[in-house]
Amino acid sequence: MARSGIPTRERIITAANSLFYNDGIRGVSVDAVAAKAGVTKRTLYYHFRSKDELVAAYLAGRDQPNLALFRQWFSEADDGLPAQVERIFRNLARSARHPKWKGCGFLRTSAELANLPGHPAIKIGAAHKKKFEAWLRETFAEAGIAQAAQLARQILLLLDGSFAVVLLHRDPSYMETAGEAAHALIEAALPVQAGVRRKR
Amino acid sequence: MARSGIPTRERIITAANSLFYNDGIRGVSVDAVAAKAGVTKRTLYYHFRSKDELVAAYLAGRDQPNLALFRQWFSEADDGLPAQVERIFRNLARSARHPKWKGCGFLRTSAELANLPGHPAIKIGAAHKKKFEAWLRETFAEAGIAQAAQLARQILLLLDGSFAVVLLHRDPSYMETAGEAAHALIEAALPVQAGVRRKR
DNA sequence: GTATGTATACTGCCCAGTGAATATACACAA
DNA sequence: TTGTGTATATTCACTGGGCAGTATACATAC
Repeated sequence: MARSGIPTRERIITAANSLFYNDGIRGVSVDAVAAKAGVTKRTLYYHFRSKDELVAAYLAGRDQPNLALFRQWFSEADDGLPAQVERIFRNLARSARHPKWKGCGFLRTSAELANLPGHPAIKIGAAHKKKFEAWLRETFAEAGIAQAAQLARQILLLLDGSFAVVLLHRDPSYMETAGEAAHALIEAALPVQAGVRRKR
Repeated sequence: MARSGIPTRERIITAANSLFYNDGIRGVSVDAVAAKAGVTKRTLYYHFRSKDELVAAYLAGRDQPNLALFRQWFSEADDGLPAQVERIFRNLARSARHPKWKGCGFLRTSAELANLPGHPAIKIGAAHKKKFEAWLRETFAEAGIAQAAQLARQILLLLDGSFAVVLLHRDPSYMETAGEAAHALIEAALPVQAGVRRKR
C-alpha cells in the first residue's frame, strides 16, 4: 500500500505527467520518475510493465481532464457558436502565457515518437484528438450546420496548428489569431436565422 | 579532404538529416550519424563542436530547400491566390503519403526540445517559419488584401496544424481539408475585382 | 613544417530492465 | 485467538549496454 493516502500507482502517474510533459519522453529516465514519485524503480516496474506502458498511462491520464476543460470553456456563456469556440482559443492563449506551458502533450509525444507509429501512447493521443473532433462535429451538427464534419476538422487544424506555432515562437497571440479564423469559418458556415444577423 | 568527391562536412549533414528526421534528435546518437556518414566520431567532432551544433546544422540545411519547394508549387500555375495556396497543401498531402514522411522536421524538433527554449535548432526553426509567414504576407499584400498579416498567420496555422494532425492520425486527407479552409479564408479576404466573381 | 583532417582508443556517466529477498494484509483453519 | 498460507507491494543491488565528448597520435597538402 501507499505511504500516504494516495495509491502508489497514482503517485507514479502524477510524477510521470509532470516530468514527461516538461522534458519529453526520451528526456526523462524511469529512475527520475521513480525518484519524483518517492518510490524505487523496482516498484515502478511492479505497476508498469515498461517505460512505454508508463508513457501511455501518462497520456491516458490527460485525456478526460483536457476534454472537460474545453467543454467548460465552451459552456461558460451561451453567446453563440463562433464566440463559444473562440473562447476555447482565448483560454488556451492565457494558459500558454504560463512559463511552464509547453504545448500539447499528445502532439509533442506523437512528434517525438514519430518513428514508432504503433506505439500505445500515439494511439491514445490519436483517440483523444478524435474525441475532440467528434464533439465539435456533433455540436456543429446540432446547430444545423450542413458541413459539420468538415468544419470540425478545420477547427481542429487551427487548434493543433496554434499549439505547434505557439510552442515554436513562444508567442501566444497566434492562438488568438487562430480563434479569429475559427470564428470566421464557423460564422460563414452557420445557417441564416431570423433575428440573427450574419456579418457581411 | 573527403574520401569521395563530396566534402566530409556535407556528408555528415546528409547523414544527420536522414537520421534525425526519421528517428528524432534524442533517438539518434552521434555515433550513429558518424557511422552513416562513413566517418569516425572524432572526425565529426572536428567539424561540429557538439551534438547541439550538429542538430542546428541539420535544420539549417532544410531551410532554403523547403521554402523553394513551397514557392515552386505556388508558382506552377497562375490560377489565383486561393488555388495557388491550396496547391501547396495538396502537394504536401501527396508527400505525406510516402511511408517515410514524418511531418515537419522543424516542428518535431521544437516539440522534442521544448524544454530547451534557447536551443540553436529551435531558433533556426522559428526563423524558417517566420520566413514562410513573411512570404505569404507579402504575397497577400501585393494582391491588395488589407489584412495580409492576419491572413498569413491563419494560413500558417492551418499548415502547421495539418503537419501535426496528419502525423498523429497518419491521414493525409486532413491536409486537403486545411487547403480548403485556406482557400475559403483567402477568397473571403480578397478584394472584389471586375471580372472576378466571389463565391456566394 | 604548419594547417587541416582523420583515426584509435578511452573516460565517466546514464539508462532500461531484472534477480532475489522482504514486508504487509488478509482469509481461513485449528 | 492464534497460526499459516497466499497475493500484493516494496526494497536493494545489479547487469549489460549505450551515450556525449576527449586525449593522443598519425596523415596529408601546400
